[in-house]
Formats: sequence, C-alpha cells, structure tokens
Amino acid sequence: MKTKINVNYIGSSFDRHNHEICNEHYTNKMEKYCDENSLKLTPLRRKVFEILIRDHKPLGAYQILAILKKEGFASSPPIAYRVLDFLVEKGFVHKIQGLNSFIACSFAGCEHLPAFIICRKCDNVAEIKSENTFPPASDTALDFKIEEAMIEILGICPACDVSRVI
Amino acid sequence: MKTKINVNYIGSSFDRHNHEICNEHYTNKMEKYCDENSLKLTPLRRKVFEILIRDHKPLGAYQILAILKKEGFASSPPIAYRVLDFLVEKGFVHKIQGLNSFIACSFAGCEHLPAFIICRKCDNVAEIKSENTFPPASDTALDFKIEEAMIEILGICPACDVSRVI
DNA sequence: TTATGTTATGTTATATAATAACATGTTGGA
DNA sequence: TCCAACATGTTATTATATAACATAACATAA
Repeated sequence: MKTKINVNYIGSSFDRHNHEICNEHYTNKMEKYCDENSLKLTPLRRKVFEILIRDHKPLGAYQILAILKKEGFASSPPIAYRVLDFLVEKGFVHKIQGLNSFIACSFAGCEHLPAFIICRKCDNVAEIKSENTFPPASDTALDFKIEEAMIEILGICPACDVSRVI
Repeated sequence: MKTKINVNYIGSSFDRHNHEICNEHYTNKMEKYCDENSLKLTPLRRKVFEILIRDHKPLGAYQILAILKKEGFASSPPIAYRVLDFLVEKGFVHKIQGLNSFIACSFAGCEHLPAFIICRKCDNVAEIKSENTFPPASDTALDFKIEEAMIEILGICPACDVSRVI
C-alpha cells in the first residue's frame, strides 16, 4: 500500500509536511492528556476532533454536523456545539471568530495564546504562537489582566503572493 | 444649564474623561473626513454613528436597529448592516467579532490596526493602538502580507481587579 | 430640461449561527 | 442498589447576517 501524503499548510507555518503523521501525533497527544486528566474521550468527542484534524482546516459547526450525520452520528446543533465547547475549553480546538469556525490546535499541550494568520486567497489558516506579541506595548494594557486573546490576521500567504520576489 | 459629564471608559485607556467633548470631537472629525473625500454623510449614517458614539460602548446590529426604530428611522436588518458596512469600511467604526458588535473608532483619521481590550467584568471596551505588536515576532509571519487584523483581548480591567495592589 | 448612471434607502424573505429547555442514557462511586 | 454527575439526544427558538429585488435621491451629460 502506498503511503498517501496529505499536503496541507498547517501548524506553526505555511510549510508542507506529511499530514497523516501530524494527525496521529495530535490524536495521541489528546488521548494522553485526557487519560492523565481523567477527561472522557467519548466516541463523539473523538470523532469531532478527528473531523477537525483530518484536513486541518477551519470548519463551521454546521459543516461538522453534516459530516457527523453522514458518518452515522446524531446531528442536531447542540450536539456539535457541546462537543466543540468541550474541545475548545480543554484547548484541543480553537474558535476562529472571524470565520465562525473551529480548527484543531497546533500547539496542544503547550501553554499559549492562540493566534492565526488567514490567507484570504487560498483560505489556508496557520496558527502561530503569540507570546512574543504580548502584552501589547501600550500603557493602557499594562494594568490589564489578560485572560484570553483573539488574534486573527488576514492577508496573503507567501504561496499566494504572486508579486513577491522569488 | 449644568454641563452633564458622561464619564465612561473609552479611547486609548480605561481613564475617565468628559465624553461629550469627546463625542463632538469625533463627529467633527468624521464630517471633515467625509467632506474632504466626497463621501456622503447622510442623516442615516450620521444617526448610526451618533448612536455608537453616544456611550461609546459596543452595540449589536439589532440593538442599533431598535434605537433607529425608536427615533423614527427605518429598521429592517439591511438598513443597519449597510450603514455599518460603510462606517467600518471608512474606518469610523470597528466590528468586535467576539461580541458580534460594533464600536466607534477611537483613533479615527489615524492609520492603525485596531485592537481591543475587553473587561469581562464591567463589559467596558477600550481600543488600543497595536502598531507596536506587529508584525508578530514569528518566522511564519515574516513573509505574510498583513492586510487586516483582529485583536481582541479579554480579561479584567484595573478598576475591576479587586485583588490588585493599590 | 430630460435622460441616464450611480449611490442610498427601503422591503420581504431567507440563510446561517448559536442557545434554551428539557428528556434520556451512561457511568462510577457511596 | 441507589444516587449524582456527566454525556447525549430532541424540539423549538433566538440571534446574527445576507440575498434579492424595488424605489428614491442625486449628480451630471446630452
């Protein structure tokens, strides 16, 4: 059997990689984390995470529901939203507000404020670590207790930027 | 007649100020800008901006619609969304994705990537300038052409942070 | 002035996203 | 075994946003 290589732009860069190994890696991480923290990794939760990590692209709740339906699961809206709440709360998945969609975390297990760069041409999304950009260099924010941050940067990725000098 | 002082946390800090002067200031700026750029500052557009700058708090489209209705304007959803599109496009108003709401810009006329700090206790929102935090210090983002950014920071503002040392 | 293109406003209907409220199932101890 | 906590399931509804189309206002060229 030939090894199928799913090439996608994900993770900490827009670089290519073998996405199957990547999937496995994050699924393993998740199983380990749930085990250690006595969280129930139920079939439904596992399935939703699997759906999200498959292509590692942002998916809306209703897209996820459609896939769940096709694959024999219940598919009323609260099913997806509840599982997504769980996955987001535990840090396995992030919500991308600007797209009303959800994406598997690229740095699971590693403390971070998630940030995303979104190419508006190819629609690929990459998660980047944002520690270096925080706290924002502003007097205002100095005394502000940051708990969560939503950083979504829209633009053109290198691959789509035809005008760039190669 | 007594001068009514509306005290609110807005602008580049969570500091107090006379919000009436502030309103006037931004309305003037807007008029000037529209004049110079031959943009039509119609009664509807003026009204929506006025609604947003009144208390300088984020308002949802349907909240704005309700106010428009009370004040004698048409109030079907596209009315608000279209005017908001205009105001956002011209930079007079920003959309806060995390709250599905809109807020008058605090740095109108000044080139900037907007960023917000949102206190989840008192719900006040402050806009801060974000130049200093961009581009994010990450190899990934180096080659990425940033066009737009959405930065929303959730936490506790100094006034609400009871635990802080005074 | 009239014709014409453009922009703004208006209406109805509908799409899309998210949650409330409540019922049933499952599981893991006291 | 019983109970408590959690997970899944259903129906209905709320909230957010847009499509599609109609009319009005306004500038400007014939």
